[in-house]
Amino acid sequence: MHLVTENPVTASDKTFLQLRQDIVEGDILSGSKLSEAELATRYAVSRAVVREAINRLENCHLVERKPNVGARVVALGPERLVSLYQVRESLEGMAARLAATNMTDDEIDDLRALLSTHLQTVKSGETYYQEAGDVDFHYRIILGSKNDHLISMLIEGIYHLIRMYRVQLGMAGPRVTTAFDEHSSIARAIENRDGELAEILMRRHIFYTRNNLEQKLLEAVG
Amino acid sequence: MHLVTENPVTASDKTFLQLRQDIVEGDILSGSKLSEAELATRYAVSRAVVREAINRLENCHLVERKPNVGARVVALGPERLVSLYQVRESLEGMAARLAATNMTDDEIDDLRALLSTHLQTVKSGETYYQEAGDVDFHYRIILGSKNDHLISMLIEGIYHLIRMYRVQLGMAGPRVTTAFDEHSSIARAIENRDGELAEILMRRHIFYTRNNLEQKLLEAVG
DNA sequence: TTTAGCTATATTGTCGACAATTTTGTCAAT
DNA sequence: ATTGACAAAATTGTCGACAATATAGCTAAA
Repeated sequence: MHLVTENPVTASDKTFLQLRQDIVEGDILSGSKLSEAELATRYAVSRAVVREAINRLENCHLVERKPNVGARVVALGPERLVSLYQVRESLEGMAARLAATNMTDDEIDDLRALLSTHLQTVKSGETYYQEAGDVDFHYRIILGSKNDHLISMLIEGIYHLIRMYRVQLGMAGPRVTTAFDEHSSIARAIENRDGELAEILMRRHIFYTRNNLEQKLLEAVG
Repeated sequence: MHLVTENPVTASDKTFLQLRQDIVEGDILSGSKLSEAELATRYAVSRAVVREAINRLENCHLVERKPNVGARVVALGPERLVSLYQVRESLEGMAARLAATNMTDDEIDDLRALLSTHLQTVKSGETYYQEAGDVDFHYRIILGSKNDHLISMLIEGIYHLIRMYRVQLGMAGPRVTTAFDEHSSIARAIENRDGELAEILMRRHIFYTRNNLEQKLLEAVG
């Protein structure tokens, strides 16, 4: 598995990563138009590399493109969130099931060690946990599935859109500590090599997250 | 849902579709290198549009690319087949479940009508059924899910790779009539709005297909 | 005032040329 | 004969310019 994020080599790689970050973090507003010329000057590269970056973003479902018209950052909405999380639930549930079989003992140890540090963070009352820590936990399980197609679809595919929802809706609520307990349960199921349970727990966990986000989204609108 | 296949407008669109077909059909051998210059002359376009087409094919997992080195058509193998079909089973099972809820009565009628014509074809002993008919059946259910993310991942994402395995392994065997019965059961479950059963049956159906393909693949190798 | 058509402007799509990198081929030293 | 360095060739990455298309603004007719 060769992820671009690790070491971007070409200018297109770097521009792709920068642009993606700017979209996910909300520096470029969702729904806004992406002018190739403007972005070219912004990132100090030619239009060609901007075009390539935009093409890649289209596959992550972060931008939508119309021929001869241009590209726009995707709009966020409750229905889109639901359809996204339906897919996420299915795929990441599967990842948890496979991880219970395919993760090495060492990887499982690392996972539990990660949760220990999270416990400290949660106890100390920091809300930082959610963004970095949560993503880290989920990534390890996804990678633990050892299924290249699955890994690619999640990490290169929909995960950045998921992050976009979370970042722009300002994740930091009462779910933080609750989510920690759910993570623990999932890790325990994986440790016991109980794939069926791990899948069920993961799906539940994601379902709760979805409800939480959906509520925030509805508040933001109305 | 806006699928490029329907009406390709730009030269990149057309080149993308042609190149994809040539790869899926095996006109360009799996594992072979894709020379941008060669393809540019072959399709009578500039290198820029070839590059864009290759980029898009990378997201379908039909080609693999290394920076400053080039792109190769993916290699087919038993392990890759398994990981691909694990994902397919999960996603299309979900599609069947959602379709049982979201397909309109008219769409379900059309689905059953399609199966009727397939029955005639199977009775008459044609093997044509498998490729076109099977894909048609599955497409309708996928579209019937009404989940844009799911539709995109399957139809724009992995389905062409699936077809590539089937075409290059020469699908046409004893599974043809069996598959028809399985299709009928799935359609009936959807007609009864029984999503849970539809998902189970679809997963089974895909699992059988996988075993069939895997065996063919192992024969082909050893 | 509204609408239709036209013109001007801006944006995207495509191309050929150049730069950067990798691969191939050659030659010399061990 | 094998290995290493270096030079030559081929391939990919990037750029700026031009062509094709869409958008905005204007004029004129109803």
